[in-house]
Amino acid sequence: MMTKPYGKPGDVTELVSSLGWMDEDLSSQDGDRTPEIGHYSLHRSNRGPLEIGSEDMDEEEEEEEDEEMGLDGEKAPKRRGPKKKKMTKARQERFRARRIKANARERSRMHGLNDALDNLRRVMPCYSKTQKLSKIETLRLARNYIWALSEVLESGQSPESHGFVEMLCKGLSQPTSNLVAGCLQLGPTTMLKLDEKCGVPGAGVPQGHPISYPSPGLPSPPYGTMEASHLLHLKGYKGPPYENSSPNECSSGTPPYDGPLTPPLSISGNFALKQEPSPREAERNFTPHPTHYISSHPYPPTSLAGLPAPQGHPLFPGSRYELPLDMAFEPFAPSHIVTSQMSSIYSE
DNA sequence: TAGGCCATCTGGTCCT
DNA sequence: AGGACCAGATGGCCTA
Repeated sequence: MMTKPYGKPGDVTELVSSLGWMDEDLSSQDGDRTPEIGHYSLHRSNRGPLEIGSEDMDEEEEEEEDEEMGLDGEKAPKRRGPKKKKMTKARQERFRARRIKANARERSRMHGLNDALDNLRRVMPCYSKTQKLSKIETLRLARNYIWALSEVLESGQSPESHGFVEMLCKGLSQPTSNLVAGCLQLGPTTMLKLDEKCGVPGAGVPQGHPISYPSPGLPSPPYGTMEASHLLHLKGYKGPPYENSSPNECSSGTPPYDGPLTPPLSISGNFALKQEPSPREAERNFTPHPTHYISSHPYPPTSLAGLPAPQGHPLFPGSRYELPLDMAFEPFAPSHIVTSQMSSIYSE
């Protein structure tokens, strides 16, 4: 039987009210949300060595009793091993201070992670401040994007093709697929073709977005490890492994799409998106590199400096790229692939 | 109202 | 000892 290790919120509230340090903890928060917790440890006191909840006890006596007696008053076996260190007031305070510091670090760490995700969102083929991709969808789309671009480099497939869009949308939820499709502004022709693949409304097949992957209901596909080698070197590899989803499955419903978010398939345009500080960055007075996006960052990337400028890259025809400086242009495919591909382009 | 997503706290583990 | 990282748990917010 599964048992929850923690008490219910109601229990917590009661207990919190009896403890002073909770309020102190809450007031120490600096996040944009008001953390309402800090009291879980009350219910964890029987899980670990720390007895935070015993703060108000007459420490020594109470601890002895707890060890001797079970919760229901039965005699409990004496605990073996090293005797638990007593939680003196000083120890509790030290622990509390340490915990508060650790919480702050953890918050900051997660903020950093979120900032990185925001940066990732900005270089995705669809970026909207109003309709942000969820974390998981951002990662999925990023993976697909790398994959799709690699495919473009490898096979010369046009990024205008619906195959490219299909690759981008593989494994994404339907709303995200719709978002991507909207961003790429699929024309009616493309949509029709995709409709044929996924089923035309009224044709006795599920109606849905043409490029919806995977199935409705969306248990997330298993995203196991998929190494670049799988992507790029396995001949005949036709996409990431979606064990539980069929690429032909379509789902129904069309989430709202709030207008074009990025230029239609304008990869270079996407690069050129001005990078504004995320709300959190702004909040924390985070200042991105002053030239986060330099106005005319020349192609080629630094790793290819010295090579003659290309006359129209198949992927980025005639563009000058504006890259965030913190995106060391290790482009979107593993560098060795891109480098070799690009070298051949440059040498042409 | 259920479910998805998120931020936060927390304790454990590993590393320096 | 202390920091980084991680996963579990929880509650809030939002949307279908």
